Amino acid sequence: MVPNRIRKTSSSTAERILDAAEKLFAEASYDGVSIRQITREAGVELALANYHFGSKLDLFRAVVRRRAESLNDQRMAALERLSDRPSLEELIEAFTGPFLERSLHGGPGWKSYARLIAQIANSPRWTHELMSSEFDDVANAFVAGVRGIYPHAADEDIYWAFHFLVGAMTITFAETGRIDVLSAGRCHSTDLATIIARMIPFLAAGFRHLCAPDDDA
Amino acid sequence: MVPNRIRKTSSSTAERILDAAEKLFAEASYDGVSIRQITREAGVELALANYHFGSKLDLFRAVVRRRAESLNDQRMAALERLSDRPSLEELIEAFTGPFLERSLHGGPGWKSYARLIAQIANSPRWTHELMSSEFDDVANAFVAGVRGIYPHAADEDIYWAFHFLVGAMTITFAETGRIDVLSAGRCHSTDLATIIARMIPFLAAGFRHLCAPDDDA
DNA sequence: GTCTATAGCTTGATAGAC
DNA sequence: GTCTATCAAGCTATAGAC
Repeated sequence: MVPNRIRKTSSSTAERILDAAEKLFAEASYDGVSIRQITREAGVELALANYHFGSKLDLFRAVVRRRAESLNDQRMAALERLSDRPSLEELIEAFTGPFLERSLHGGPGWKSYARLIAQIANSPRWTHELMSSEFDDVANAFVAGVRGIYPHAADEDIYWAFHFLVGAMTITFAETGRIDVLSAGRCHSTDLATIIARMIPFLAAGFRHLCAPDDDA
Repeated sequence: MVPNRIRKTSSSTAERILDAAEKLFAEASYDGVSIRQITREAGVELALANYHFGSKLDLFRAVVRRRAESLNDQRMAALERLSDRPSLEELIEAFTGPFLERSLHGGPGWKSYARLIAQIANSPRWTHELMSSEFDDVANAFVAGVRGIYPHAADEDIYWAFHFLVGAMTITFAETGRIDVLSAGRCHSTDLATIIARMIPFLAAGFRHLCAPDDDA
């Protein structure tokens, strides 16, 4: 006889709502999706969204927060696992790799999540409420890592280099397909693995040029 | 006696609607703004939005297209004005400078426009319809310039480097204020001039590392 | 925890007078 | 070109039966 908590064959109602909300919010952002669409996509009744999550805004917050903790735990662990004197490439890899890994192999939920984060990272409306509150701890750990490599770099140079990294990373996770069109099909937005293989050296070179007084290190 | 066309003291109704729509769309994106909010902000009657621009979607397209032509004309001219053998820095400056210049000194309309472009560039929903159709010509001219500097670089390397550039540029124009918080007030998202002074060398170093087989050029 | 029913409001769009 | 008035549809949120 199976125990109680795995008697259900599919996921719980709350998880079904989160999954549907995540998918639809990633496609059309907060105001482009109604609770009706979400519950229809989830196959549950309209009232259940409010019962489980309260207001629409609270549901949106819940979607963002659901995956943030486990993702950031892994990123923090990767940053802490680095050697005393890591290379810039290792540092950037630790910061961006776990996100990539999940977008690539974590299933459609993680892919939607990455797209959603890409949009809120470029929207003043959500940056303070959701980006900063959920992702600034890892960001500070990364900045501290850069500081460890370049003890004499100016604060501003490190922060702005980090800002460019976030821009390159988020537009990559957005998978807009623009480069596919621009390159006449030679590049593919969904081919994250080969993109990151170029992104890390590209960004490392930028950090080096901005944060290292000479071109050593 | 003044001629007819400058008899009006303020801008036309259509322009007032475009200005209001641009400002509000930049703050809350397409679905976060109603036609009622736009016409209220513009100080005109609700029905006039539909009279002048048709559907809400057509108004949104009109907002994006209004400034695209003059902006891209200037960017194309800057790219064509370059010498036979421009540096990467000159090339990136020609591509990004006119946008920066208008966001900095073109008035609040251009600032809103830059924020709006930043959001649609990271949204799969609008990329094909609005980004590609309006901005791919300049993008192709820039890519051709990089090709001129690195004749033997792989297509993919150039396109992905360009993709990272667009990500860094758009998140900069978004002015989300995240780095302000992260740096505890040492950096300011609105200080575009000093950001670009760092962005161009940062990106040039990335292009060099990715597109130049050795580290010369 | 789930369902039905509905209140109360806002939305995009238009018809018709001026 | 502008204004008033309005329609049909969709929206969030909740109350109350089961």
